[in-house]
Amino acid sequence: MLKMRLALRATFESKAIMGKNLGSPALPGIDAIDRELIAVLASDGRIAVSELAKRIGLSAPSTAERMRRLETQGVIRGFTVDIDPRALGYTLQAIVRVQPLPGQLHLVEDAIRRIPEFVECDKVTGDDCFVCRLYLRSIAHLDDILSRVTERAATSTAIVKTTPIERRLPPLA
Amino acid sequence: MLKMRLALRATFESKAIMGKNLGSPALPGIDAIDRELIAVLASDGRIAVSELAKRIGLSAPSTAERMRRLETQGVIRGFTVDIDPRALGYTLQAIVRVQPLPGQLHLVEDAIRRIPEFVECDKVTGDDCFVCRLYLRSIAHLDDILSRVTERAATSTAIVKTTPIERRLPPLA
DNA sequence: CTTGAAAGGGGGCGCGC
DNA sequence: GCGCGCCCCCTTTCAAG
Repeated sequence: MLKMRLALRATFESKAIMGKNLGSPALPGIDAIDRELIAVLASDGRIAVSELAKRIGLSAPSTAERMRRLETQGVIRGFTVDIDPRALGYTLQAIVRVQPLPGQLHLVEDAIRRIPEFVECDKVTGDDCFVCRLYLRSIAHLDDILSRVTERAATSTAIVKTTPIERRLPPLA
Repeated sequence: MLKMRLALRATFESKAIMGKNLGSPALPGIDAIDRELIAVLASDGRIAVSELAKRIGLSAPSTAERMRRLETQGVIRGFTVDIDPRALGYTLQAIVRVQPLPGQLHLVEDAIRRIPEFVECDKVTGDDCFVCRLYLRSIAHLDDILSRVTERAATSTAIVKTTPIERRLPPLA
């Protein structure tokens, strides 16, 4: 078993050497076992440590210590539940790009933060200063929420029809 | 304790009646206690059932049964871990809007699904058919990934500078 | 990193209320 | 919906290799 682990680790590291160099492969201190651990936790965040240990081929104490280390390092920021927004009455999702009017940037950002229907917001380069995701109950609800920012910003709204990719982990290699 | 619960529930329900009617408030079968339970699990997805029970003022068996019911109903879709992408070497995030060329829509969607750096993707109304989030190691990496879709689609890219709102729950009321 | 043992706590189940 | 008792498993900590 020990041999298998070492072989697997070697495989992972050698992959990082292959291909184009497109930037730092991963933070030092995150090894192949850590990445396996993260992948398992991503698919089942409530898995028991003992079960997790079996999946990644380690003992339970070592697994628990790795989890603690990843949490204190800030690699693991927390654990959460994935909720279907429709179950909460949010039958509509919109992606809204927000361009604050001159001098209104900070006020717009504060307003967005305070409106809980904005469930995601990134400040980006380019003309569209903010790109946001909204959870909404209806078109009327969308109109109501947007009216709170249109005094200070131009918005352009796209209604979500389907979601081909739900938030997922990037490659861990 | 029972009285307190009932009072709290009354508070929640009355809130739903106030204000404009902007659509269905929530799926039937999701009550105020369920919403509290969801809020706690959202902030700590690995909390012990016994501890969760204390927080929402129920007994452990009742709490466990609610969790099971919410999972089988599909309200709770799963549990996961929140990982800092920088810890995995992804020091760059981009929001990319993708407009497939005529006749290329399905091929573009398939291509996006297969590229794991696309960690989020929504198909939306309007000219920008897809709005996607990418995790990247460098600008060179961004260029490399985008070159895989630019044969079949026009793209417009915005680099994420900051994230004012990390994915959060909408109002549960 | 491993195994093994011991102590404490939590989870699941079934009961009666 | 609650509380109780039961049993098992899990977690944690320690030792020693």
